[in-house]
Amino acid sequence: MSVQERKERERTDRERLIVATARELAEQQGWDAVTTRRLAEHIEYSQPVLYSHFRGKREIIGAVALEGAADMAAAVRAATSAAHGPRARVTALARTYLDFAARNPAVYDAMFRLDGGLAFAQEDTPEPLKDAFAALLESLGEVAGDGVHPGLFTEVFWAALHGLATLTRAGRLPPEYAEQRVELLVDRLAVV
Amino acid sequence: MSVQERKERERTDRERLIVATARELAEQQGWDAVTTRRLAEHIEYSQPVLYSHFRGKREIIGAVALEGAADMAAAVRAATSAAHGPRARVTALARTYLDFAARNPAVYDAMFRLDGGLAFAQEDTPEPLKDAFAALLESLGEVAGDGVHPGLFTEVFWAALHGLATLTRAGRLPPEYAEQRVELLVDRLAVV
DNA sequence: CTCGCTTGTCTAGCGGTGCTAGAATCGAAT
DNA sequence: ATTCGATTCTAGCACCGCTAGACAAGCGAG
Repeated sequence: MSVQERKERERTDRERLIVATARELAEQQGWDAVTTRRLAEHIEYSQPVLYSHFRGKREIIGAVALEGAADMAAAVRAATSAAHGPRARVTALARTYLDFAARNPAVYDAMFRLDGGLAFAQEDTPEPLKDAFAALLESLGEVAGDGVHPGLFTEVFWAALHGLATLTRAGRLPPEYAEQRVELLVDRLAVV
Repeated sequence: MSVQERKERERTDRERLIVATARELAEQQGWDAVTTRRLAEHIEYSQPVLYSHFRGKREIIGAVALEGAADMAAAVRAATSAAHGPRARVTALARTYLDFAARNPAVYDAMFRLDGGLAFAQEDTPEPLKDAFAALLESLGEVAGDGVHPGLFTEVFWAALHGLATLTRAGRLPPEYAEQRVELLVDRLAVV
């Protein structure tokens, strides 16, 4: 059975290579540049090989999104666990979130702007997505305030961060006052 | 000069037809369905005619976005002017904004999600966009609170609304608690 | 009223996209 | 060494945004 195991291993390796290459290519030249032809060329296989791993381009975007969600959750947890006190944790969370979106625009797009064919806010939502939301909830739930459902508060705070991230990157908000916006947001929304 | 005037009038009529058709088609079947071929067929001209009015598809999206910005500004002003008191105005503004995004998803996409080739937050920003922001500022500036720049406050509030609008429509936020989210947002952000 | 010319529109086509059917090749087991 | 199933590739489909060059319509001049 060793032969079969080797083949399976090679397949998962190749799948990882596809996702990593797609992410890299998207980060370097934008998602528009990630065509099935270019992607196939980069991994040194022909196009149809992609379709033996994924149903189509959308699923590849979805795979990048899941990877990104795990990364973001890790980044947020690292930042919040290094901060002392609820207020400091929330500020760190907000800065880290916006920083992640700014540094990984293609991954962020895969997660929230593009259609990766993923289920959200449902029972069959993939684990990494639920966990990323949980990472936000851990720190934001502390400052929801009395009588406010932590989940609802997290949704609102997250939406505000998402709006800042997307509008800033799309050139809709001038970048120079980014820090003041974060401070205002945390000051007003969080109940310390 | 009457002949030339007639031709000019016909041209602007046709341009309006193109924009209106693009908007309609996008609203009915999504922007992916708005191809230059289909659009040309709907207006009963050949494709190249589109390019005698616009540089390309992007500019058509931009034209829809400008039209949408004017519509949104009007909707917001109508709602806020019918409300009494700063707090009521802000609530009405938030509801109207989210309602507009939900009822005109394609137009909202043209304004904020797609690339319409428009300048933002700059001097050469088209008038309708500046005016739409101004419409938000008129009511939001009242509740920015002492020592907080009204423009900055408007940006943050707008970003929060934008985040709620996009995440809700993308299925990232369950729609049933939309009203509670708005109330929480207004409660916390606005200084009455 | 007719002619020439400008102006406007269309047909046809380019290089690209996501995706797939069927041919060709590889490699494991006999 | 040969067979045969699994794997990969070549070639192609229908569609995309966009454009060059052929064609027709309608104007002003004679």
